[in-house]
Amino acid sequence: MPERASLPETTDASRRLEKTFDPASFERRWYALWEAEGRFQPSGPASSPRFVMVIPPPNVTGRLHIGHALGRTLEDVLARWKRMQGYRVLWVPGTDHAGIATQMVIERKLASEGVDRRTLGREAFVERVWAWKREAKDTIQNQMKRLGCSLDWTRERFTLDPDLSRAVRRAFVQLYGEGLIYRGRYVVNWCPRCGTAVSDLEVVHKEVNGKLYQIRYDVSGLRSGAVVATTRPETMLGDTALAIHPDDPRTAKLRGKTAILPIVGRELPIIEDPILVDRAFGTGIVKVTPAHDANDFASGQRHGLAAVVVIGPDARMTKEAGPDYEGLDRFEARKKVLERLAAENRLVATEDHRYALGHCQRCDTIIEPYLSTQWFVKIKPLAEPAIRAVERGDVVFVPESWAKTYFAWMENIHDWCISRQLWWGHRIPAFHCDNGHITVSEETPSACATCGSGRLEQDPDVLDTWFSSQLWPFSVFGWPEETTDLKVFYPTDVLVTGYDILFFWVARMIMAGLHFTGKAPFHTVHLHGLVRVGGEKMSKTKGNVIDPLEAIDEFGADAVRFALAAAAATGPNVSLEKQRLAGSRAFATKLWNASRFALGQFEEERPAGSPEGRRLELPDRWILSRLSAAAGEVSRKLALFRFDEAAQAIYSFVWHELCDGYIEMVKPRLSGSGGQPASREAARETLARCLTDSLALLHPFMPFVTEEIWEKVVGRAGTLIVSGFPRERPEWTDARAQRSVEALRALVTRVRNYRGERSASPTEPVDLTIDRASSEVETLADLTELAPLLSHLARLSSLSFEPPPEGSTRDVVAGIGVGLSLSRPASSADRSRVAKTLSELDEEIRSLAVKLRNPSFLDRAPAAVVEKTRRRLVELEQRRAALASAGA
RNA sequence: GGGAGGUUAGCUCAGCGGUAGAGCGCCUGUUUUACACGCAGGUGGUCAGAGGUUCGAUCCCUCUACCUCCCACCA
Repeated sequence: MPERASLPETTDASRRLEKTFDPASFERRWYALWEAEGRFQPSGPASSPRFVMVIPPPNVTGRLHIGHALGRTLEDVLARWKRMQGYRVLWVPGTDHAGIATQMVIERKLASEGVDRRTLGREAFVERVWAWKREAKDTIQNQMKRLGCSLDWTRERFTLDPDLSRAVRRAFVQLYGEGLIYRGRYVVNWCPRCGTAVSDLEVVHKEVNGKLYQIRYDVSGLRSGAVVATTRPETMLGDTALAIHPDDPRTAKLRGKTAILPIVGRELPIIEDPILVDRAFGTGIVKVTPAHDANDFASGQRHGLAAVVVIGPDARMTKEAGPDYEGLDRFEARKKVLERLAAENRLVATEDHRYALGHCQRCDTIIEPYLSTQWFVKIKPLAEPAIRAVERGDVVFVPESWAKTYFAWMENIHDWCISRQLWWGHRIPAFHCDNGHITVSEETPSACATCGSGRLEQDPDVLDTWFSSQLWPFSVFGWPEETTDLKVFYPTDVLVTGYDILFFWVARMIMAGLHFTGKAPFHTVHLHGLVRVGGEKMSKTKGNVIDPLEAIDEFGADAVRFALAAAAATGPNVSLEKQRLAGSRAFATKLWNASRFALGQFEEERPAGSPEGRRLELPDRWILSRLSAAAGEVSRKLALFRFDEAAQAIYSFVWHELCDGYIEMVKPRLSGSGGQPASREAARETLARCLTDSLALLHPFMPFVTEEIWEKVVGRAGTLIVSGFPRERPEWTDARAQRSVEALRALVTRVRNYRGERSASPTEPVDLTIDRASSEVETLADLTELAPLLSHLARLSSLSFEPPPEGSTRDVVAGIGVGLSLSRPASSADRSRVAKTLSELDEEIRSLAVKLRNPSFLDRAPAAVVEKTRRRLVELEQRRAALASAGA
């Protein structure tokens, strides 16, 4: 820790703080200063440990929401905490091009201008997106700056930057060469509105109320025909078989026969497929539509069935569906097919059926299983090492329970469809020649690698956004080049993100990191919850959206950060309400006012904040002991990612111990009237130390206000960010001072609530006696020393150390027998309050006595517990006796 | 259909084998010269229900009820 006393003053700032706390008046100034002085860049000797994080790059779709603010706050708390501890901290900023999401935003914008992207053309459209991106990036950057994020802006990256695009091509080419990327015709998830394939993860399953239709197909030589069940009758136009289970006696008579597809008239073989057919479901007969159902497609492959595409990429029926249906929307076609079936008396039954239907994550359109040629990543070989890395503990999840979710997904992972029929994104580095060959290459080839043809066209598709995101922890450092940054800063340390992108991003980064660099991209993943307001998801329709910038304007960035950190418990929800923000602002105000008070004491001469070597009094020793404990607590909790508990620890130290306790105790000493100059100096030094250490402990959470106050207290502008982080100090730990001062505080509280019990005003004189015989020698000695302070805080009219006089209210407080009295007799109301306390005591005494009479308890409970129970019983009995003697 | 998590003070949430906690709210008092975004005191909980393990359970186990979320190709 730097020696504050020896620091030269670099500014001539006034030592006063404005009377009103106005965060807006200094926040931007401090950010600009930190940035100008390069505080966000890694610095310090190369030998110091480093701490590296990459930001989860926000989408350039618009602006950040409060959930981003949560994640970035937690990261910044870590970054600032580590930086103050002397780490070389690097936190890399950047944004994600977010292919499908951003393209949608621009399409919507164009639509509002009455323009379709197709009329604009690919090149012009992409240019429009770039223009949007530049604006969105600035907005996002500003938001993070307002929040105070100590990101190294000199290293800002974007997933479509040339070097990151290069990394994408390298990754693709390498995987292709390894046989881990393949191209093929399969049934994929297709969004008819977006006009692209999407991955399994981008399909959101929702329960819908639908119908299950039973349709009778004619079967040659079988009068009864075959009844099949389907939720999607329109797809029957593309049926190319019926399937039965080989072991199902109900359908055995269909074996080897041929069915006739209603409406169309096509002959359908009846196949036996134990994988496709579940004997327990429906009629045991399944219509097989290889072009419009992934399972049917697989079955079709097994049995060599044709795939007839009857629904096109726009979700309208194709020519194959027949002239009656061609051009109809899939749902209109369904209606029409049902009418026709009903007319032909083939619709055997229609029943309500609830089932899960896939919807597009982006636009909520019902996803269509669609047969098309796409690119895929063969994922199992990548998943296996990633599973092992977590099993081995090379990557740790916090909270650890997420590992289970991770394993469950990874162990059942399916190949990843990575091609998207979009315009915004990384073009797939595959080139088709006019002979139908494919050349995969990082650079645009001049000739086909197979036939040498010079007529090549690049594949029109782009890659799934997450294909580039998965490379982020190393592509930002220049991979595949072996850059210095890559060597120095990779692998990173901690990744902080919401659990909602565990599969989309975190799992894929682990896979990619291991595969391409041989190292896990980080050793710890902290998954935080999602922000809820009043237990509800934020949504514009509910009107409970908290916009981070608005919140910062209203409460100050520090309050927003503190509230977020304090709310970040371990659960899946982070509950945030306006009142919490207000509470955090109140805390910042409290700190501000306490600092104003302290600075008022420092006017003539700035204390060095070095209480060491002074003759410290009990309250000084108490608060330093508490300060040390708080410092230890904050670091311990941060190390566990318990931001809420760390925030709580510093909050309660500053507010309830430093402000409510210590400052009130030392006011008389500081005012000059109440003490010797040496005593005053001890108090000033202690107060200065508590204040500066509190500022430092709080800085990761509230960087702006702490820096603002620090400048006034310490006299150096903008240096708190790089000052030391307070440590636990065993030499300050003082159990005796803690015991004695806490006894003092308990006595003060007892006197105050005695006034309440007796309906006395806060100024009504109270006499307090402390029974010498009741107390430990040490505490008694300390209380004797603290007597003037006790009288002052409790506003006693007299304090004496003797047995309580007749007629006083007796009690035992912190093990000390006391007598309390007012100059007037107790009323009956007063007495009934005592009676209530007595009956509560009796209750507890009885239960403890029962416990202590139980031989099993005495036998089996640990001796310490038994002893503790005994002591507790004695205490209660003393207290009861004391109260009863007065109540009588 | 699998899996995970939850049910603790009026609200939002911590705690998790040995006397129930915080913030906010509420009540009472209070312009004590840092702060009314304050100070002081107080009210408020059969820790979802039922069993079990234990000397002892809010905390561990089982079941039940209700709620959340994730995963899933049952036509």
